[in-house]
Amino acid sequence: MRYEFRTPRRLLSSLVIDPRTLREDPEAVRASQRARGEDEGVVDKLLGLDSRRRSAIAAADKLRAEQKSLGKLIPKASGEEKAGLLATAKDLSAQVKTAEAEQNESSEEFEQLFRTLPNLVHPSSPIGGEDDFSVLKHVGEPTKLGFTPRDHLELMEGLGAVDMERGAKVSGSRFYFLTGVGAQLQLGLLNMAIAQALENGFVPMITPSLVRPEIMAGTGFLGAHSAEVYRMRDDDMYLVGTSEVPLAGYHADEILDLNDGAKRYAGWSSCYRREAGSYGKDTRGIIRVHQFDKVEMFVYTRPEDAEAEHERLLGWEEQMLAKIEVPYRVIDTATGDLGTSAHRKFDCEAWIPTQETYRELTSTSNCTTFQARRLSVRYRDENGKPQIAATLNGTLATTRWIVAILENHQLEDGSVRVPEALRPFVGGREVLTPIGR
RNA sequence: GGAAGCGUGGCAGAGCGGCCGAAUGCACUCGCCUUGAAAGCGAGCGUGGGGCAACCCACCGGGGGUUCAAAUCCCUCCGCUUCCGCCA
Repeated sequence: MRYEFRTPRRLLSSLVIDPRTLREDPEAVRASQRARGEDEGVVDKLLGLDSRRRSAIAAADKLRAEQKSLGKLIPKASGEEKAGLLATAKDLSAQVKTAEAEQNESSEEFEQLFRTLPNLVHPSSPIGGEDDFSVLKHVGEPTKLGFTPRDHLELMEGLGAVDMERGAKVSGSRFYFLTGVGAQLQLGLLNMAIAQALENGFVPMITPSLVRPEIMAGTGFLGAHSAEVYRMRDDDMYLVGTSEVPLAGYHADEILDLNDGAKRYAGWSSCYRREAGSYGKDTRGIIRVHQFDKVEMFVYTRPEDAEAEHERLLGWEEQMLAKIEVPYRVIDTATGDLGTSAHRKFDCEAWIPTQETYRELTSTSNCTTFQARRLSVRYRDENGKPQIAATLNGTLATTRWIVAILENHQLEDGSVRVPEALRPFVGGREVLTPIGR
């Protein structure tokens, strides 16, 4: 199949499904906007634009129908009759042109504003900002080391696992080289994630890191957080911040067969983030960097199954966290801290001894139909009718996990015990010891 | 980077200004036939939007243009294929 994704018209028509819920239940959209701390005035504005758009389409349809039936008469007519018909047809043609211009303009205006609308929030999501999350549970007790812990950077440097200076020399701040056992640790961790994903029925994928603008926009990353994204100006492409993006685009503009259950993918990719606006935050080590690697779970499913799938994704993340034996808590992210595309989001945060706090290791979002609608991903229901699918994603492992592993399993002499489950993936090593010893 | 060609429904593949939302084959669904199946026969079978409905409108890679009228002609962008060059 020849495939060209750039199909604004189709995208537009797929968007038209959501306006229906907007019309039928504007109050729900207003409430969600309020919960997110977003402008709820857009709802009325959208309704106005929508009705203008709809009447413009109706008017154009009517004129086009007239034009069509008149056009059928022309080849049969002759002489004076034909001349007359041609004259009317010409006049009608001009009218159609005007009507179509109005249709396009009003549709575009509507679509543009509509695209800025974030996903509806889940009714149980706690209302508020970044700090207003609710803690769903704690697993394990904060690690008690009995000596003054070294932070992950100190540990890594001791182990010869990282080279920050040369990272900065080659690429600038927030770049690094994983060296020796650091590289080994990362590969082992990600391989362990892939192994688990395979066990759980996921299809492993290695995805493109550069994507087209439509794909980036379709996943919701060009909205409020577009400053976070690297853009290739000369080629009009974007570096992805997660394989969620190419995996969401993977089935763009397709009608999926979900009769045998959800489609589950585990994407392995490097992730790129500008970290604009985080100056001075987490400047030490590899907690917040411009490039890291990640294995991400991504699921296409029916909207009615999405919430249950979200729980499953959280379960798989916890299964993975158990393997590295670190204490963590699970939080339900507050409405103001959800991404544009998320309906609900759970984060797992691991205890970091030197920071004496929990830091995010995984994040799973239920995007419901938000991304699928923008990317036109559908499935057939029992009646064979295409419906918009739901998408979800969740982290299985990232470079940052190394921080939690090292800090929680460090020994007094700066060596680090390797969690048992990870050992087969790092050449059977049980303890990592500082170099030069 | 240069040259040529191509892009039509789930797939294959006709159509190359009006009778085309689009022949035909395969696949698929339903029915008949059969002890069952295959074969055969009959019917159906793209997507989006509007309407209670009959039905109407849009879509032949995207966008624009010519024309009363475009899958069909022109421009442009994207993608694919082949050849040459270049780099691995």
